Amino acid sequence: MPDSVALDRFDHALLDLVQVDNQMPARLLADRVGLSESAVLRRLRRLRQSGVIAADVAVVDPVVLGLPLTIHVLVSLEREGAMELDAFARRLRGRPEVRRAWSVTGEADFVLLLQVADMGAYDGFARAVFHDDPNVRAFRTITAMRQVVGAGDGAAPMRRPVRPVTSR
Amino acid sequence: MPDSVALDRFDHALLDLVQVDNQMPARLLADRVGLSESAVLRRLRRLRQSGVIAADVAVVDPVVLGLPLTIHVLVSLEREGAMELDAFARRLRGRPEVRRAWSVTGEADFVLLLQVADMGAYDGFARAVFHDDPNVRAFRTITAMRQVVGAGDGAAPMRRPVRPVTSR
DNA sequence: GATGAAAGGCGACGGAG
DNA sequence: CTCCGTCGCCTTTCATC
Repeated sequence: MPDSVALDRFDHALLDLVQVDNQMPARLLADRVGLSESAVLRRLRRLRQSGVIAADVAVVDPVVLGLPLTIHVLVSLEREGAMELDAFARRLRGRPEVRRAWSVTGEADFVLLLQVADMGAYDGFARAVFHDDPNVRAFRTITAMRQVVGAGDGAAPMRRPVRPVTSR
Repeated sequence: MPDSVALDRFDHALLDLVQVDNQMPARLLADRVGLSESAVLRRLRRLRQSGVIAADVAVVDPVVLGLPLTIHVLVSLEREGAMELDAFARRLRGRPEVRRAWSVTGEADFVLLLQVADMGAYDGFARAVFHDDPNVRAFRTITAMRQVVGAGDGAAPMRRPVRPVTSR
């Protein structure tokens, strides 16, 4: 683990490619960025060990899993002490609907990004997390119609349209 | 491309694992879910071809790239016709600061998720995209202090803290 | 249809020059 | 950085239920 990392244009080129498809063979990456296969492998290894590449993940389409509704929520708490913020954050982490959440400054205390099956599911979530929590002063719901930048949950392009799924 | 996809508990278990690390050998996956290596490989193949797994990507830590600031913006437009919405969406797609953006209903027309180096960078972005666009009626900035659910850009855990990077 | 075991081939990794 | 050898993993095929 080096103390600091320096990225040149080759590293940036590799990062651009591997952020779209991290299963591409090193041979192809080498051709695209103008390096040898060995060099590509070594650089990727360094990028992963140094933490520049924080993880390698499969991106699952929420729509296919039956969670087509994307909802943003701005949550304001009554008391904004460190303990209360932590407690709320912990509760969020226990809810599978919450894909991401940030503690924020400004008009709200938290920004939530949810992925749910339908409005009924969101209603149940709101009751459990917002209404039943006396420390939640207010929340504002923003329903997404379509994602216009980025795709799915990662920054990678979708592969093809797929019909919803039946879980058995 | 099958007309519909059915997922059983093995598929869900595989998805859970591969969403955290898609480079795990099939041998390990097989041990964890209780299947043979062959079965695991075949199932993953189907999940990818059917689009349930939409992509396989490397997650790059924005902080290491020198973009530690996460900012949400609620944007309201003057005229909300389809043409105006599309035009604005197209401009967003041209800006590297915009990690994700949604067209939404409710108090705003767009929700933006930005990743920038500092407030100066955001100021430049705001001038170019908001102030210089006569169709932007208002925008509200929400600065994230810390992400409390999810990690980085993907849903995967960070690997280790790393010092910022110098680009050369 | 599904699974699990074995043979083959491609790609990643390490060392030498 | 390139070349080469080894090893590990994915692919394919097969028998089986």
